Amino acid sequence: MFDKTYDAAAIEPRIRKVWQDADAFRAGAGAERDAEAYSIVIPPPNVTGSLHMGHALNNTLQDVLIRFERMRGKDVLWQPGTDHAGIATQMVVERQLAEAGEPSRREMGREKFLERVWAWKEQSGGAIKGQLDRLGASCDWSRERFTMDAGLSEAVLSVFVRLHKQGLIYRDKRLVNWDPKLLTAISDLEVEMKEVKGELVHFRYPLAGKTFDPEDPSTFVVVATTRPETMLGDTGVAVHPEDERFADVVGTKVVLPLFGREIEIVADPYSDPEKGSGAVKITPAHDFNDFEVGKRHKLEVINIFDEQADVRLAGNEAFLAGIDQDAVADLIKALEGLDRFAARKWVVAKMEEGGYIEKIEPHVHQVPFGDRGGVPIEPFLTDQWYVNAKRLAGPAMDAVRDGRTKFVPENWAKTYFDWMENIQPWCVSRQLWWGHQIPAWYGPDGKIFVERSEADVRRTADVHYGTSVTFAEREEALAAWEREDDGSIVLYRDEDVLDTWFSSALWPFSTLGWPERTPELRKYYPTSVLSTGFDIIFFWVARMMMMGMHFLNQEPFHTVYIHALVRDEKGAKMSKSKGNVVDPLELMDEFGADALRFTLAAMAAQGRDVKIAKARVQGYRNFATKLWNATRFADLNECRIDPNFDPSAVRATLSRWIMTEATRTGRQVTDAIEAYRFNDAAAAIYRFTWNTFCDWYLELVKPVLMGDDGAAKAEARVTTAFVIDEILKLLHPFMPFLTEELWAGTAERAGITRESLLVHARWPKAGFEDDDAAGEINFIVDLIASVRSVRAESNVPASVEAEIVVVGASADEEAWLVQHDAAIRRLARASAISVSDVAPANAAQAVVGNVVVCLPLEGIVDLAAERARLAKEVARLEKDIEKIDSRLSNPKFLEKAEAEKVEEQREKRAETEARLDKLKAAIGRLEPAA
RNA sequence: GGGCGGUUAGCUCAGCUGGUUAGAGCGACUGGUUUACACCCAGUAGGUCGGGGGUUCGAAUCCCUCACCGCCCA
Repeated sequence: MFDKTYDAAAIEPRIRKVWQDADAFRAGAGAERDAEAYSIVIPPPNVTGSLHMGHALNNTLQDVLIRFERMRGKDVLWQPGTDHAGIATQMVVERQLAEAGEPSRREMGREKFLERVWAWKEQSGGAIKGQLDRLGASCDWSRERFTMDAGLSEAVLSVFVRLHKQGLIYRDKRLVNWDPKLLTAISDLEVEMKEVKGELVHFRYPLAGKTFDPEDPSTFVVVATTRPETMLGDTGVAVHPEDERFADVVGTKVVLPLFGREIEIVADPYSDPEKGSGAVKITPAHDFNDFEVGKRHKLEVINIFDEQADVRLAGNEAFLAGIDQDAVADLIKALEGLDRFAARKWVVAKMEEGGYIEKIEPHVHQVPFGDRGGVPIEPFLTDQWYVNAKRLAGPAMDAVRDGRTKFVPENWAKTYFDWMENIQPWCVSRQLWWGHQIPAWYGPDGKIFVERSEADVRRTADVHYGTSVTFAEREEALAAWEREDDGSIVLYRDEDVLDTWFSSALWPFSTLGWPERTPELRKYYPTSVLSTGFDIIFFWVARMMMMGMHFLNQEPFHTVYIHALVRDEKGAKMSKSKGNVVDPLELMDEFGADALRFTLAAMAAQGRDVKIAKARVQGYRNFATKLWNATRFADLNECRIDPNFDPSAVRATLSRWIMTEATRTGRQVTDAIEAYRFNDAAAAIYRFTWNTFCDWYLELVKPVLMGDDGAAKAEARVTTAFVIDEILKLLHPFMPFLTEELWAGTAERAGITRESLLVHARWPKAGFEDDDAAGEINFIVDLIASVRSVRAESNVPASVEAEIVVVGASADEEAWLVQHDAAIRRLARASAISVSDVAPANAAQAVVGNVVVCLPLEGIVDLAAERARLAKEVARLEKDIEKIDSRLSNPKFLEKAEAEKVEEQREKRAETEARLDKLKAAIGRLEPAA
């Protein structure tokens, strides 16, 4: 027996266990023999992360695809796993250490610290898996991977070494985006530009050889800056080559106030004559643009900061060169160790004192922030490892250009190309400990060995040095080099790790066992679809494309489905700081996983953001209950599945109609999922289940089920059970728990054993269809709907059972009325239904197709309301006819429109006119208004 | 500054390649306890499809333009 309501909280865990015990999600489970492969790799969530709405959406859609294809008999793999999220995870553990008052990362050392991170990973790493499980994600958990697994780490080593040998990975000294809080380089993509209210400070730089006079502009050049403190590292002033105002001074020098360095005025097009004074200070060590200008003019590079972006001038050779050291002793004393912002204040104050500031304007500008550390990044000159992304991008772009990989929606391809065409070298080294340590070893002569292991390094290094090398930690090795111990050569390994996205880029093949040639790799690569958010196209999709093309010479997926961004009810991006985060776990608690999934799928229209509203989730929870109750009702009426049911043998029109509708719905759902139109698929199954099956079919079939025609009853029962089965299948990808439960429940009640769980049941194939059945049922449905509407609008009390007189019925229609007499009486609240040639007087009337339905309720029906209602419809129809006539009387329309469109209009006019005539006659039959 | 997207019922959204009476859910209003379901049933109201211009026999749909909103990139 079915309980009175569907209890998601109780049933979901049970179903989850059923799937688990059946090993239902294992790669290839439930597939047909020699089935085509269908695979998706999950976008790996952070190992210590927890499920947010974006995950919920993305994984619901993937699960819909996966369950759909699995039911279609394909050999399906949904490959799950997590990534190690280098910076984020390391930060979490460091914060924990700080909060617990334990030794810091550096105090405890690399090995100890990594033990702690692994411990944290073990402890919290399962959370997201459990949450995906909760959502019903049918991943093959037996194949779960982690980016720092042995196998995947092997892939990383292999890729790094091979790219290095191919010259596509190299070490370079360039300005990088440096995070002074996390003390690591980050890639361009990890930098977030934020609008900041700051100041534009206009400095006066005195011209060399002139006596500075704040009142005399000919004695100085004005430069504007948002970063006054960097003047300590200025090595030039740039003006535009065609800017005549500065033609005289190009090639001469200015003297930096406060410490007296002389720097040259150079002509460079970087300087924008429209902006500020037209002259711009150049600090090559602390600005990307300035660095380029400096290179062009061979300007010095003076770094004034340490890695924490605190001022370091004492002992700073580059800074001290060329200036009077005694004169700056006080300056150094005052500034040494100040952070960027304190130094800025100090410099501005001192410059002000000397009259070197022309003005200070409030200024809103874009400042680069590290997306993890949350502090402004500092361009910093360091040695880092780079991937030559430009070379790898070529084949990756070709794959999309040639259509071997398609973006859905396709306009995202443009975003992909825009970025790929302007791609910059990818900085892959990170000054972190948590991640894949870079397989590079340094020797005392500056030689760098890039190999997969110490053993491999030893082989080449021994030859290189002509002696047997040893390995040590960096400090030790450096000390050994210092000592210049004779004969023994000590190497140390690069301490840095790789960007997490480096390992993620290998995900579509590293998870399948690459670099081994595994059967899984052969079968499931290239994967079918990659589903992700647009914000990750650069970070991940593009890089997977590059690596996949380079190492397997085959694009990693045929389709990239870009889903929408999930926003809150008001359309704001969810963020913890705004406090508008909607927690999918809470929604699942309240409404069930199925309801959440259905909501997300129903709202996932392409090219739009998803705004999640609780009322929607609640509505779809109600939908789940609706189906539950419909099934329960069928059960109460002994509708039992018959495994030998033959749809083509069904005789009753009602049965033929509902099965036709089921077939059509199946086709709609199938087409929609194939086209990634999840909202359309969800809407189709929703509409069929609720509006067609529950509201009409079940109501119409009730008299049959409760009647005493045994044969008809038997057929209605088995048909009803069959259609419910079809609904369960079509709905399963969206609401897997509820449907699996009902699949089992209905089988049990029928005393049959299912061939398989629903998760492995075969997707409905195009089946029974009968166009003629629709005509009959639609007539009955229209008739009932009209009677209901007339009754309500004419203020017929609900308790009154009205007689129905149908005027102008054809022989067929008359037969239909008899056939469905019980249903009509029930649903239209009629006492009797008769057919007549003459309409009764003063009846409420409605036009249904070719017939007029009359409710002779003299004394009960409100004639005035009745007249008004009919008049309103007359007016509407007259307007329609007017519109059609204006088309049909337009010679251009007749001439240019397709013949069938014209014919369509003619038919419509005839229909409308016939209806109008009947309505007018109906009004005529009412007593004239008093 | 460059690019992308949005603006349709009170709210949240559909409406694909131009011809529909412009739809759904929620909300509102009216009525309902008829033997699955009040997480329900029946019915009703509510839209100059952001403004303007154009293409077309015909535009919510295609083009231009303006306004506002959002995102990405400089």
